Amino acid sequence: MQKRLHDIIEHVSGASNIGEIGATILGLTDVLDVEHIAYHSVNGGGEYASSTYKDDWIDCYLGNGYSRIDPVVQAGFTQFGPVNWNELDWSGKSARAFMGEAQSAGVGNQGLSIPIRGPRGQFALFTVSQRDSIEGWKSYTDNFALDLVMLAHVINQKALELDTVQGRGEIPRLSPREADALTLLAGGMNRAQSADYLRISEHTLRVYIESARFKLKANNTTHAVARAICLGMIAV
Amino acid sequence: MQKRLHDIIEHVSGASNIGEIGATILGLTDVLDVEHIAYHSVNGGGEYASSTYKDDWIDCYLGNGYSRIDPVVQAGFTQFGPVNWNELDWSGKSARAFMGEAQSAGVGNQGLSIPIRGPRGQFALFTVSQRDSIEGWKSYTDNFALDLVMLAHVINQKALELDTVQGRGEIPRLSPREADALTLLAGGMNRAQSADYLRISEHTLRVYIESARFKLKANNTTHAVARAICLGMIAV
DNA sequence: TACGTTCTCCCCATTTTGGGGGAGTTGCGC
DNA sequence: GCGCAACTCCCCCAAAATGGGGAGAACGTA
Repeated sequence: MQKRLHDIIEHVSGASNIGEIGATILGLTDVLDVEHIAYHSVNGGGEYASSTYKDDWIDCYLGNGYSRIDPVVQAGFTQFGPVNWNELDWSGKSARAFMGEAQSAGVGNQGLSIPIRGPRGQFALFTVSQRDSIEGWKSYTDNFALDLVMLAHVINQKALELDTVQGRGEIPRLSPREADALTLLAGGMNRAQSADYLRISEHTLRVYIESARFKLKANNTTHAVARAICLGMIAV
Repeated sequence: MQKRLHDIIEHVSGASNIGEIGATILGLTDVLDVEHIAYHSVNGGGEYASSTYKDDWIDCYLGNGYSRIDPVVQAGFTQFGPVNWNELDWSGKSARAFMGEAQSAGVGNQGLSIPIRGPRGQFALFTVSQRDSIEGWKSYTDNFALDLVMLAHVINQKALELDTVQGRGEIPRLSPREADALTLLAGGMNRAQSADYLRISEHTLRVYIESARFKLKANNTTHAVARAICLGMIAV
């Protein structure tokens, strides 16, 4: 697989639009020797998905907001490394029902989902799934987990690149003081405490908060802090 | 390098404490054929660093808060892929002064920094640097960028694993309504609007906000929203 | 040097949050 | 069936944040 993986990476890196990437992803089932592949990215309001699942299932999943109960998504959200489906807790009632529906829709019983995070709160899951035994799947994941991680990384890099090139630029830049102010507020201080901490008057602090709010097109402080965090402008 | 890379990955994966990883990282200069290596992770208050730089330089860097003006850090924060130092904008006065100091401290003039993001707002930079010509460095990065990405990924995964095993677990779980409330507030709505949107009374909404605040040990709404975002509990 | 951005200071009326306390229904797991 | 957690509703008042407007000094860049 090493050789073919390299070809795929070359191919993805050379893509010039998001559609090419999608097509490449869908064509990977042969190369990766799995039944299903899915790549799903959430990027501050924007969303992109491409998978070999049936449309029925996708509609059902989105329509019912299944990402809320999908243990795979939950796990991917909170862990760094790949999520092996059979290592998750499927004991909950809703989780079990969800898995049942997924099986009926043709989703494999075994799967590996790789969480990937980008700047500005971007989050993506690259998933391969298949009908397989626990042992068979274990040997597959043991062998290819690292390759899949790399592939997911490359795909996500290209997808982000094309996304930012095409779209919604205008990233505001906060001044140091503005960032300070939002950072302290995000840390739970109120205005008086923050001003005290920065050794400036509370009024001055307000000016920073207001200008930051303006730059971030935020309605209030909470909104500004949320956006600043998502845009990677302040470290909390 | 492929073979050796594999050995390193094995070695890192088998580490049982953070010190072993640090030692492994420092020992990588030979294998990766570079002068300096640094791994620096920020994880919600916690911080871990390990590098081959001189202590003087590290103290100077931290003491002066250089991460604020360091173009490498800035770039790493906002982009997904590796940051090649010589592709950055060094024209600013402070950036130029910073680079001058770094050079004097023995940091290489060429470098590649790989940003990595984990759950709960974790952010790390894995950097290799060296004194080299632009061409020489280009051929190095062209050849090994992907390997370095993978290595950074593996190191970070193990570091996070050991960190979470040893430390500060107790991850609160928000109820769906609590997450809804914080999500809307993070989106810029006030309590009245959010309650309206969720078709519940404003008072009910307050109950959710307060219980979320309690679970998150947050001082106020802004703090709760910031923490929820960093902990990956709400998607903004 | 001139321009722009950043940093710093201040009042007052209005809106939004926070604190405290109480209570009934529903749904899931054991 | 019991218990627990989540969901829903309500009042009053104190504290905090927001909006609107004005202005001078310091810094770095062009």
